[in-house]
Parts: sequence; structure tokens; C-alpha cells
Amino acid sequence: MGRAPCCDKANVKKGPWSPEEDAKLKEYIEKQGTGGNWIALPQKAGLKRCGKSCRLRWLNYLRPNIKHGEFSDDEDRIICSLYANIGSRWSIIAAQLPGRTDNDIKNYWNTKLKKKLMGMINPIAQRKPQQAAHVSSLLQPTSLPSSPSTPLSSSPSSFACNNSNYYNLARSFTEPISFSATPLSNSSFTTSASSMLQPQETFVGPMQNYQVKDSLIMFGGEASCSSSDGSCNNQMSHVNEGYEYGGGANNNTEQMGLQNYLYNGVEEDRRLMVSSGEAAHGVLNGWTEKQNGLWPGDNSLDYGLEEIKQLISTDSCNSFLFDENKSGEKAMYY
DNA sequence: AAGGAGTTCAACCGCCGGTAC
DNA sequence: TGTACCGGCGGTTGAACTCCT
Repeated sequence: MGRAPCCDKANVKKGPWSPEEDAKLKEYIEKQGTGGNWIALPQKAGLKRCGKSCRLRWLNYLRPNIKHGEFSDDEDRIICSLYANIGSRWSIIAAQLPGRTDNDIKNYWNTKLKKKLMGMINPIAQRKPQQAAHVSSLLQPTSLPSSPSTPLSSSPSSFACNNSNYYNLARSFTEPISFSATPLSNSSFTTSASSMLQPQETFVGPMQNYQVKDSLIMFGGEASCSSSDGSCNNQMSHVNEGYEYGGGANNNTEQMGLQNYLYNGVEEDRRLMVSSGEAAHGVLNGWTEKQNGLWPGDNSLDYGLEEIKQLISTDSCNSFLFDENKSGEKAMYY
């Protein structure tokens, strides 16, 4: 038996919302709340709309503190980093960007940021290595601290993309990203998200709630709302209640839930992002394969999501390799 | 000025997981 | 335990807008 439709499709209005409808919905929710039942809401509010449509309109457009307009470089960085870590989990990404909705971020990624990223990567990738080194160096603000010096393998075939990959991606933009972090083990990898963080570095900015402590990644402090429901009770918000998610064993099932999410849900990312060992080969392989397609003759921007994720990580590795302070390591790669 | 191509973004669709019964 | 309902999510669509020729 099929699922009953959430509303009477024949009697609901579709398409763009009129100002009158917006006003009705806003007024009703501000006075009555959603009542925990979106399906019943339109009838109560006097709207000929599907409950889902009302919910979407409220969350993506009408609710207070929605931020519209240009995304900042910080926001770009956060989106890129999180995308590379967890993929298209837009609601989770949105939870880290107060005022932004998952729909906004998704649209922004698909229409602008992906191209922006490709625009940064392709000019590099399509050049010969010597040229690429120059272009890449232009993308690196020299005022930022240099990457931690996790040793690279002496063999090109076992080149290691270390934990600096996100850091270097971030450095491709113009402003510092914001973490406070304490040292991670050189050899261990805790969660994929932790690969964003660098030992003994402290930054300031919009992600104060995001910390690494004793190799555990922690989320704390004031909640940031995503579009999930406007009330911050999404997956990430659980951590605002004091949970910690990390590499160690624990008995908290909810904690384990997200930990598993971070571990299993991004298994593939982890293969790409971890600091050493086999996973690094994945990065190298990914880059090598892409390299074959990107140098002269390939001007395609038509990447799949996994490819883009690889590009994000490999570009970061690439940036690391091209770091002007690490010319010797450049030579190792080529 | 016109119209075709490309871009943006609000909104829809359908699936999934949680939960009440 | 099974079923139905609902909220939430990510992918996709298409109208409106902008750019280009």
C-alpha cells in the first residue's frame, strides 16, 4: 500500500508565495507557533498550501535572522571544508553558518562556489607544474602560519597528504579560519573532521564552538540554527548539550551515533583525508588520475561530487606541495 | 532591440528515519 | 511487531532574471 499524500494535492496552491500568503504564515507562526504539526498548520492559518510547503517557506525565507546575500570568504571556507569532510550534508553545514539555510548553501555551492573552486583549481591543474607552482603560491597568504611539518614520504609513489590539507584549502582564501586546537597525535586519526585542525594553532572567528581537545573534536557553546527546523534541534545541536565526539571508545549511544556518522558516513572522505598510510595513496591516485585529465586538452568543469571532494583535498595537498617554503618537497612530488 | 544561452534560486518531489499507536 | 504519519533532508526542476551576440 502506498503512502498517503501529506495533503490534498488537488486543493493546494503551488508555486511562488505571494506577500499575502507570507504575511499570513508569518503572523500565524509568530502568534501560535507551529504547534509541532506542519500538516495541520496551513488549514489553521487559512492557507491553501501543503504543510511541507509552509514549513519550507518559513525555514528558508520567513523565519527571523535569515541571512540573505553574498557569502563571506569565511563562509566559503567553512562550506568547502565541511563539504570535503562530510559531503552534501547541507543541513549540517548550515548548522555551522548561522542565518544560512541548507537550501541557500546548496544553491550557492551548486551555482557559484563549486565553479569558484574549479576556477582556482583548473588554472593550476591545466598548467605545467612550474607554472602551477607560481599560481598556487599566489593563492597562499604569506602572513599565515606555515603548515605543520608532517614529513612527506621520500618516495613520490607514497606521497602523503597530511592533515594540513584543509588548512591549505583555507589558505587559498583571503582570511584566516577560526579554530582553537590542541595537538593531535602525529600518527593517529580521530575523526575526519579533525583533519581540518592543526596542532598548536589558535584562530579566532565564527566557529568558536568548534574545538579539538586532546584529539577529540568537540562542539560547544551557543547553538547555531540550521534550517532543519529553526529550533536548533538538529544532529549537531546535540553536541551543544555537552556531548563530545571523538576517536575513543565510549558508552554514550547518542555520542556513538554521531561518532559512527562521522566515521562511517564519511568513510570515503576519511580515506581521502587521513594523514598517512594507505589513505594517502588514495589522494595521490585521485590526483594522478585527475591530473591526466586536466592538463592540456581537458577544460571540463563537469566534475562529479566525489571528484570535487577529491579535488578539494588534492588541491590542498597540491597547495601544500607548492608552498614556497617547501620547495624541496615540491621536487619530491614531481 | 530581439532572442537565445546561461545563471540563479525558490519551490517541489520523493525518500528515509523516528515515533506514536 | 507492524503500520501510518510526520518531519527532515538532498536532489531536481523551472520560472525569472541576466548576459551575450
